Amino acid sequence: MKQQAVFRALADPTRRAILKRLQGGALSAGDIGAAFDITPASLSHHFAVLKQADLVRTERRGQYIVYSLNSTLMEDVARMVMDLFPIQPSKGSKR
Amino acid sequence: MKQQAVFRALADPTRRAILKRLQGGALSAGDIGAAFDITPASLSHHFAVLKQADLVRTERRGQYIVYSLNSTLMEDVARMVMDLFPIQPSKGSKR
DNA sequence: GCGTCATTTAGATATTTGTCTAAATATCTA
DNA sequence: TAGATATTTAGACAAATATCTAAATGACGC
Repeated sequence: MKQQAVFRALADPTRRAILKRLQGGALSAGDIGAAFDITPASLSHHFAVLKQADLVRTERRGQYIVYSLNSTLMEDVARMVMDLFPIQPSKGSKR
Repeated sequence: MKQQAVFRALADPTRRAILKRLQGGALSAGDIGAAFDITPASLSHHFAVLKQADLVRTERRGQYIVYSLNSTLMEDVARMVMDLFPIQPSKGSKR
């Protein structure tokens, strides 16, 4: 588990916005990029960082490349963050 | 709430290690630094970043400056992270 | 196959960041 | 008050990062 890759990926505001944008469901690179004032090349760079952290998954769908959140990593991310603080998770907090 | 400051602060491995080190309780700058192969000046820089994110609190105790985790921010941090993912917190998960 | 659209890769550049050394500030003790 | 210890500040520098333009790759429809 690349803890460093995850934290680094989350450090950039554009990347966090991308993640939020994907909450509604999978989107093509272009659809995601439409919301940002940034070139496709820069976007692609951010995608690469998110992918390296395994936060998103990709799938080519014809001409498009579709991004989606890697939900299976969420618990791990949550745990990593929690782990930085001296909280004991309450017994009822499984999800 | 300086979301950007928090995520940026967490992005560095040394700073995350500092937070972990503080889980056991408050420590002076020197005591924290003993675990790292880094100059006091660099340490101080990291403290500044953590303080700016409001993740740690300081208190001068005589000659020393004592750092401690800002526990009241923890929930907020957790929420910020959770907020990036489409999870609904389960009802039992208050802490 | 060609032109077009969507995305990535390569290479350049400016900014940010982590680190250092040296100097400044603050506090203690003799 | 002088010297020692703890920490921060200032300034410099190298490495990492975010961005851009231009070119490459892949897939579609004619």
